Amino acid sequence: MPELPEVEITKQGIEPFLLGQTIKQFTVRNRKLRWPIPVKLHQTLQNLVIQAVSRRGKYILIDCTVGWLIIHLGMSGSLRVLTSKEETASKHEHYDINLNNGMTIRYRDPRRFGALLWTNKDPEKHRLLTNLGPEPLHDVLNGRFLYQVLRKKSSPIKIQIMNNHIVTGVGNIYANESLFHAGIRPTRQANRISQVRLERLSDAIKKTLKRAIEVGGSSLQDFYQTDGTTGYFQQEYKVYGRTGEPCHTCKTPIKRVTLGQRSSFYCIVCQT
DNA sequence: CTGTAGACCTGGAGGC
DNA sequence: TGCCTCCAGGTCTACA
Repeated sequence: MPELPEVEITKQGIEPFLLGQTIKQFTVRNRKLRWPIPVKLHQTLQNLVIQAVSRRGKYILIDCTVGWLIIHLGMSGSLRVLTSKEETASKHEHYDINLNNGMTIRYRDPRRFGALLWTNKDPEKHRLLTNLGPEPLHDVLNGRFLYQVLRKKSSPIKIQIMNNHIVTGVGNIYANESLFHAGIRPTRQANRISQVRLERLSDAIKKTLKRAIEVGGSSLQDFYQTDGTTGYFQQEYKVYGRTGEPCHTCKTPIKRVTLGQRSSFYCIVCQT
């Protein structure tokens, strides 16, 4: 589920319910996520006031005054808002954060690749966040930046833009879609692409991510008491998952290849 | 440093 | 129905 737009929409969806609230209770039903949820976290969080909610890459950061919760949704995680904690948790709903406004933030994650961590220090300094590349929606990501950072990278461009240390938050769907919009083959060696084309790529990344956030954001009113899935899924992809189907531009069947153990899709005519 | 494969998990889809 | 294989929106870690 979560690529950057989904994470941003989740962040926006939970933020208004969290700001200024005190954590009344934290309940764990299964602490075995990617890393175990700290055993004493329920004690740590007791009575803490939430000051801010932010996002860095695909991490959601919750400022709890004396420290931060770091949330990652992994492959299948989602957060939703309940009006009370009375609703029975299902098999894959692993933790609840109960607030003094009566609301509960509940985490669901069937595959348990997600994470919930606690840090006392600046979360940007946390080992998982400190080496992240720039935010894709910031001006730092542009053709010049990509050209510089990819100079010595001979592996495929798609692998590079999915590398969080190069640029953070570009997942498999948006890597494929952005490369289509930029007319670049996912297999092309990263250091063999001109700065002009990399400029097109950075523009395409920003455009596709922004569009997805807009589409998802338009159904934000449904976030409350839903599972957080939004209109973003319904958008039509140009190449992702369209193996053998005609390219929307030239009708050539979309090709599928595997790069870095991930499915990659492109048009052999429109992308060079 | 660079690049690649494996690891962590569950569930859905499709073939036989 | 049941069993098997493959696939899935992520990314850290180990190793060549």
